[in-house]
Amino acid sequence: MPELPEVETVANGVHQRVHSQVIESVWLGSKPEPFKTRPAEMAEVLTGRRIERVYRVGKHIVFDLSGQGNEDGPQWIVHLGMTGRLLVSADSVPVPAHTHAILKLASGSELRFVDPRRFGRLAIHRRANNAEHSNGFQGSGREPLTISIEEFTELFRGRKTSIKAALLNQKLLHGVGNIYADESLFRAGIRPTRMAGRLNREQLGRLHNALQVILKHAIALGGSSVSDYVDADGVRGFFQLEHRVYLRGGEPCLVCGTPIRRTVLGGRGTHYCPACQK
DNA sequence: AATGAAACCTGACAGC
DNA sequence: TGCTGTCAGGTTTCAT
Repeated sequence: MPELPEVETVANGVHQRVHSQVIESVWLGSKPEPFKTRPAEMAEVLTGRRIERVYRVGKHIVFDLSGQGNEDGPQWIVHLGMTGRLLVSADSVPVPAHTHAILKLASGSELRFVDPRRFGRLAIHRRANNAEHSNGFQGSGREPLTISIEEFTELFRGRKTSIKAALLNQKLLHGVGNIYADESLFRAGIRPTRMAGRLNREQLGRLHNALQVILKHAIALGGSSVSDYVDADGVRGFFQLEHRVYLRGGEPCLVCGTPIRRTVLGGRGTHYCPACQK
């Protein structure tokens, strides 16, 4: 479900609810494991740590955990995949189906990872021992909210793939997914099929601006709830009401009335206005 | 190195 | 009612 604005919303909500709390015990379930770190090791590392801070890196949610002695603490990394949720609930609230992890907190509440489709992933990240600079979990690509227009332009130089596929490539920009790729290309007036390396400076400037404006607007509205996305409190976002093309194939363009077209690009449903996007 | 298609899963919904 | 086909916020893997 989640792209940058949804992950940001969840991370902020979870931070407010669980920071400074101690993990008393850990339950990890399910057979085909959503765990990149072995369950026994993950439970061992998590138990007894204090959660210092929760934040977003790309589409990952990062938990900074307390260290022991003079060692820097490890990090717990959560990726929600398509349908993952992180919920903070009183232990009296029934555990939903497809719950794969439960962290019992000293306050009595529980942090639960729920994921029907099981595309989500959990992992422990250990900091390098004697690196001098930042050695915490790094994303795979550049951060779309803060990247400069020069660096943004440089990312696409020489790329022969479509601009849509390039926007979804997490090694270039991390955090952009299918909704915000389609919506930002519409706002920039660029057809998703255009070869990334052939876009000129002015077009990339429009795309850079559109992407940042849309991501910030979506964060302000709590993200997009297309089917079942909810934040840490179980509350839906509102940005789906602002979608101009995403999932609107066949419906009239809100600007010019031309039917929105749906195709497949980079293996993903892709929506655009054939009149507004050149 | 880069690109694209397939695979990984379950659930919701439309159409018959 | 129930079956079938399609689609869904993502990433990894494998073959070009």
